[in-house]
Amino acid sequence: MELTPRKKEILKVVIESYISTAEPVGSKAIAAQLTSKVSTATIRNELADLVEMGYLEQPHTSAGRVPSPKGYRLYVNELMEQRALSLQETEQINRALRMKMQELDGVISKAGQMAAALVNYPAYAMAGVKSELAIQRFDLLGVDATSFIAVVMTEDSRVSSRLLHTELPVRADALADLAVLLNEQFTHLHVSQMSRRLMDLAGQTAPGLFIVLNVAVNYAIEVLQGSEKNRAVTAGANNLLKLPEFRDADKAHELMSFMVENPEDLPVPAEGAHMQILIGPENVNEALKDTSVVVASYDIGDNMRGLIGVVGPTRMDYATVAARLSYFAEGLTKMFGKQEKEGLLPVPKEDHDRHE
Amino acid sequence: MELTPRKKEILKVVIESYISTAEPVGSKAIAAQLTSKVSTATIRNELADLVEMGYLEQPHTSAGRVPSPKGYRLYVNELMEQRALSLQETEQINRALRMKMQELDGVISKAGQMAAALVNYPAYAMAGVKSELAIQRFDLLGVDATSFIAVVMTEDSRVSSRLLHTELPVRADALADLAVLLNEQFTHLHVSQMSRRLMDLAGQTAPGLFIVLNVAVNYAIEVLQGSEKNRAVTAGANNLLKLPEFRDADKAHELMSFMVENPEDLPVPAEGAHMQILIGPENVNEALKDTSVVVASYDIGDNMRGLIGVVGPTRMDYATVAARLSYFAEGLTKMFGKQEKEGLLPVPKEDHDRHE
DNA sequence: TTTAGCACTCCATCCCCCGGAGTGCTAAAC
DNA sequence: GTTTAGCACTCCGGGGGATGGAGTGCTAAA
Repeated sequence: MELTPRKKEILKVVIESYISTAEPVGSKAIAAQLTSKVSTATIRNELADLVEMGYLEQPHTSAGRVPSPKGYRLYVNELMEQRALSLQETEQINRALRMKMQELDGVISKAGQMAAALVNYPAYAMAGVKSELAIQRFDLLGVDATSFIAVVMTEDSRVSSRLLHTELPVRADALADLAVLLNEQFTHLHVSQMSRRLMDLAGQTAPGLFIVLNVAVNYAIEVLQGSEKNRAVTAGANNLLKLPEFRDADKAHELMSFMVENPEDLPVPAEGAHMQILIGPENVNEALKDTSVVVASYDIGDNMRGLIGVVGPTRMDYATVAARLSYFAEGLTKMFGKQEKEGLLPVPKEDHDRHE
Repeated sequence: MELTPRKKEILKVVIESYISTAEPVGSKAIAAQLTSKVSTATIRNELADLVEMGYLEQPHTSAGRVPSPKGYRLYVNELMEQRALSLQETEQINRALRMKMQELDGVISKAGQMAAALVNYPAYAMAGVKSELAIQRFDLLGVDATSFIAVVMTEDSRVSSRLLHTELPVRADALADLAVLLNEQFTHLHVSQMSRRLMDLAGQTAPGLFIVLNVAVNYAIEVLQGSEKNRAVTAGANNLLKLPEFRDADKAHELMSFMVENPEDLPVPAEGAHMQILIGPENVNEALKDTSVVVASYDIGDNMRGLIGVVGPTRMDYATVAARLSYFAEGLTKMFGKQEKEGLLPVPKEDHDRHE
């Protein structure tokens, strides 16, 4: 059977009506919204066809029609009109983007919160490292005889620091020597290589100094590891409870717990895709089988990409969510790009000592 | 009327039964659990008295009894037995305490998550600064001609750092001079004083250097401000949905949204109190009027105290929650104390240059 | 003061009924 | 061949009783 333009129009009306009301849509309601004047009987014939073709479903014989995942997919691919954002919407997002960013972890969770606030659905955010990170630069700042601040910069130009402590007093010049050693021997290495090199140096270094080396390198390892996991968060899960499909506490609890406890298992867009929409059973993950996900990615410097996603019922307002999320993601990319241009993020590697 | 020992015993049985089942408790069920053998009729008489005295309530004439807030209060104050933690429980908490702490913000949100996991109720955590913080020490590390890393240590000995950027190239020795200036002029000041001093210096400093000063001081201000707000988080809100009193999505949504959006408005224990229990209407906040809160505090260094709380229905399992939370809070105090002793947190102020 | 006995109350549940929204089908009209 | 009016049919949802069980309050006796 063929999908005539009228069938498409009817499908579109059904979907958009169902998106806004969550109630099955009947022939009468469709007739009222259709451009051409046709009788409800005609529409009923078309509806029967659409059900047969798999684009719509019928909860029971005497109810209206509800879109199927296949119907939503067609809608998203062909029928959905690009939603232009209103001035208020762009302004709201721009305002959100002007947030201060303390560090990357902060950005991730803030981005998640903002995305949730933007669309009134639960949202998630994560940062993906494209390849394994390494340390780019070390500094050691003496505080007192047995304390110093370790500052490390990772290859994505993020800076971390912590106050560390040694058992034995260390002189300032020794600390400076150690910093040189660290920059010579421990930059641009993977975690495993760093551990190995540390072991190698254990015998060759004065014990008092080796302790310092040890805590500093372990701190660096911690930074590297910390920057790879725990980088996914869920925000705005409470938005679920406003949706009629989640009035059932068990259902809401199930999805909410999954999202909060396993944010790292939420969908990631295919490499290269800026935005991806996954509808119902298109989700691999069992817990998301009857929800839809809209997920967008943005660039953070050369080596990383960030990701924000929205989880909602299959009848989610794809047009609005997609428009807002994509604008938001673009804004984030620009924000990071700007910093990059300003020198806030990547730094030419040639600019300071290192060896290997 | 007097509160005889038998009345107290009955009250205790009612409360403990209601805590575990959330169902009104009848005279027959009470008789089965009472130590002395009395008839249900006698118990009914006693129950009528307890209702009259305000310790119990009756949903309707022919239902069992339900504890009132006054009843819970008496229970918590007098009747509740100290709950000894099992080996598994202490082990679980100890394991949780062995978490790595990256920075304070991380600790707060982790503590909240752990508390929630420990008690299966929503939990919140915050850190309170006892007095206004200031910067204790600055360092500037040149990266390339127009980039440098600013490292600041606040008076509570936390270290923050960020890569910053200037318009004009700055020489390394100039950067060192600026660091001295910052340590002389901008340490141990409140935010407002820092801004004022920055303004004062605007005319007296070479423009190229002032830009550096400006971004560095503004970064410090951001750190100070960031460390005071956004320091409260809610975790495990999804636990609400498992409770029969929150099967109603609207009710759950209301409380959950409040907790997630305004964690800073959640109860803080009185100064000096290590643990506090607030039952139903004892909560000042309207949103918590028919929930109970158990909140414990722990010490972070000299100048700060942390705080973890649990929100649940008034029939929450006070004994278990209080025992676990207090053990957890003690563990956190010890953890910070240990670091302190090890020199990881506070540092004698005399140990490096400063004036003012 | 305690207890047995008993009538009473009230909720929860089931069931049935019924109206309304919506359908599918048929037959006529275009 | 397509569209439309008409009509019988289906099914959900909500409003009313019935019903039974858990629990009470009260009375009168122990």
